[in-house]
Amino acid sequence: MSALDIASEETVDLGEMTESLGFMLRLAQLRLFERFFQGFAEAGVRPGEFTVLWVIALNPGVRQGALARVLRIKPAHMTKLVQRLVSDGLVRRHVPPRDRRSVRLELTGAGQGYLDRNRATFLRVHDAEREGLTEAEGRELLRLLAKLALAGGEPCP
Amino acid sequence: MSALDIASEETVDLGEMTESLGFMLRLAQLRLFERFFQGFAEAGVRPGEFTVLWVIALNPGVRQGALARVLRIKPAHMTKLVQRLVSDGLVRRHVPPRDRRSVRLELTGAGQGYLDRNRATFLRVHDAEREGLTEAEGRELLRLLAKLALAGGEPCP
DNA sequence: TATTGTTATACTCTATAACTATA
DNA sequence: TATAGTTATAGAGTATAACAATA
Repeated sequence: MSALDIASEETVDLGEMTESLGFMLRLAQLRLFERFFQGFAEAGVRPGEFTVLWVIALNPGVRQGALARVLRIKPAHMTKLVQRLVSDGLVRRHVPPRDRRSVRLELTGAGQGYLDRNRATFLRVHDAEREGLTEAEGRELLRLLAKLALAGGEPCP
Repeated sequence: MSALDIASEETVDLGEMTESLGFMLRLAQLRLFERFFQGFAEAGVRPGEFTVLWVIALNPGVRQGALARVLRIKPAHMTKLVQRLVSDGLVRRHVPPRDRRSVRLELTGAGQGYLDRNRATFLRVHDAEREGLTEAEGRELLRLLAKLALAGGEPCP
């Protein structure tokens, strides 16, 4: 089989699919995940987990439901995610007497230490995400994604 | 509890997370999935399945492995995905005598009919994806996503 | 009655390794 | 030996409904 045959066989026409935002968004996300895991491989943490730790650190005592809503994580999933972080000793749950249905979250000392140790990694990944784009392009991409994500109002009011 | 209390409790600071391409990409993708499922709810098909049907239609006789590579779907997952499409009667598998290890795919009559019936839906979703963006912004977003997805060479050469 | 979070279930997508059959 | 695809298994993420506790 000649190289030409191989090339013609392996060339796949995607047609208008290359103009599908959904499709291209998926390809871009797969690429970013590769870069995330390169950076966080040694830290043993997933994107969702790191984001949750980050936001709890910025909002100590945040209500679990509010966290789920703003991060677009389903409550049932958030329960399991938080359980994992609690059993890892990174997060502490607190039920306030004022409303004993709710659960408030804060970092433990270990969680704060973990975040401090990995803050530099996060910022490095932050830069690596933009690999192949100019700084202006990175800013514009971010602006367009935000506009798209927030268009037509919040999905979870 | 006053409205002020509620507001201050429910307002969550995301900090630099809003400048994370990975995070904003996820939010944008969730939004696009909502729109996809609004459009395709009645067709009973998933994004991955529709993309595979679309690309097989454009490349009749495409090798299953080549399809998996270009769509960034793992071979093990592609096997199951194709099995589903075959059992739905939309896709036909063909093992060529020249290389009996490989599997080539093409649409059945039903698959072609399905695609024809839903082509308009796809193009409608295509437009809905861009809701909230101007036409120029849609084009620019697509360009930046492609640049990001393809930067640093193909991940699966 | 409504809200907060939990449990249980199921399905998709992903990841990995071991396996077959062919080359 | 290498390649194409399959099977099996595991885990993350998502979706849904039913549920308990509380308001």
